Amino acid sequence: DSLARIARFLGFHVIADNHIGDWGTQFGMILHGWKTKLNAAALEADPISELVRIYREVNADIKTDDTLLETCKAELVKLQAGDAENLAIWQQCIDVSKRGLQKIYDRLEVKFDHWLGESYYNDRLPGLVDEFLEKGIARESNGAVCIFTEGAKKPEEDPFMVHREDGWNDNPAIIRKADGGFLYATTDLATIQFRIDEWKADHIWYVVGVPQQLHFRQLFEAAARWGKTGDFKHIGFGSILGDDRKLMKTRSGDNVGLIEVLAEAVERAAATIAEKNPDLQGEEAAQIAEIVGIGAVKFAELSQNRLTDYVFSWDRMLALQGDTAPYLQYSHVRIRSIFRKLDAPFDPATAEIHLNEEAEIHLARLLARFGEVLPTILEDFRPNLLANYVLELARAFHSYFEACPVLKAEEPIRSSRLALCDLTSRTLKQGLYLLGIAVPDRM
RNA sequence: GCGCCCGUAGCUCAGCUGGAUAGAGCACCCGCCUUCUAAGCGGACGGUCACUGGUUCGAAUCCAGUCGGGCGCACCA
Repeated sequence: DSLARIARFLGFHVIADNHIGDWGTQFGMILHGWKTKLNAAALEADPISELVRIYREVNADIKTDDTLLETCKAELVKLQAGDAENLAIWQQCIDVSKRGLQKIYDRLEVKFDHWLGESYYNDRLPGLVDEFLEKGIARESNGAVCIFTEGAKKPEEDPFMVHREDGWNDNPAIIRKADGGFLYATTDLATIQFRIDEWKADHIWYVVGVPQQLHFRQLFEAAARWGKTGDFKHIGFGSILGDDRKLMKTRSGDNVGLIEVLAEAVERAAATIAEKNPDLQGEEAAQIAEIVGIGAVKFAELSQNRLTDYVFSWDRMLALQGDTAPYLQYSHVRIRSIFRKLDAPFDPATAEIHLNEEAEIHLARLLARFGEVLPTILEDFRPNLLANYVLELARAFHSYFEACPVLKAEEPIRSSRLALCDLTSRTLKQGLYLLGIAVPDRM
């Protein structure tokens, strides 16, 4: 979301598509779980939790029951072939999942232009596989349809080769299973075709976890052989680890949910507001707690290098002091507070600028750098550079603000400082907006 | 086995298309609220940038190797 905001701000025409995984083998497991384990009351009360529960149970059962995986795969094949019962269950799962996801995205103020999941491309898959066969890009192997290496690359650089104990072997991308089912690579190829043909996309950026890197290397090369060209980028990100330093996975493990994290963040923000600014009450206090709490979580994520794995920690996600969103929001609040105390309207455009104190020169220089920071973010897709910049700006502001009184200063210094404050607050607000973080006027 | 990523202060992390005394937050210590909201400010403390070589006028940054950790490697996504 932040990358989309930044790209739009810099003039890209961005189409944000939430490519939900609504068509794979996991639905075989969910269908089986739905038919054998579903608790209707629990589904009514909290649909996503119930779906996750049955999904995890089936995942666990598969480890001890060899036949179960085949049962689940058969459910998927039935679904993909249009079985009415499975399609109806699938549709219910998708509906409740989307509603649940939408609630979270609303709370995070994350917007997509489309939610075309994998299932959207189902009609295109058989023809796509036929085309790959006809053009010789793919061929059959052990009953499956696979894309193999062309042999043009050194094996260690070839995504279709893998080294095992016995040397270099083929590592094909499968686009149709022996049982006729389609896979991730198939839907992703269909998606590329759609985005290029329908949306005229020339850059396609995939924000997907780094463990899927190999998939994207294969995908981009397969697309190129198919004649689909463009600037395709896999923007990988690191994983959240549990206390055992192992990846948190939906399908297993004892995880903390995002909803829970957001609720706790807002609660802690509300408690801090009650303590530090009891004048804020009721609806206003609640709204500010929401902005501060959600901002803290988003900033904790975005201020870190996107490739770094990190161990989940409540204190880290929910900190309200130090290098955090609330610190940045607080800077903005302090400036708004000055302007509220102003007796007459102030037009920064008419102010003469006088920079004398070291702290204000430093602040002014940082403000001037805003425009050059933004393009660097898209060079390597690193919103944390913007996070670093706004932190540096807020620090500079706080130092300046301690050293240089604004309202009590004599003219023309007073107007100069007001103009500097105004520009600082607007730059902070814009920078935080590009990170997807809102700023209150009071807190 | 092979590929990708990582190893920086007690802790959590920035910095990595080479450039000056390696930065921040947290924690700990010392100061600062009769003065624009102390979610703050100033200061102190704290580092053989995993290790060994190489390239270079110059390396945390580039290259090679070693050690340690994470992830991935055909019918999952």
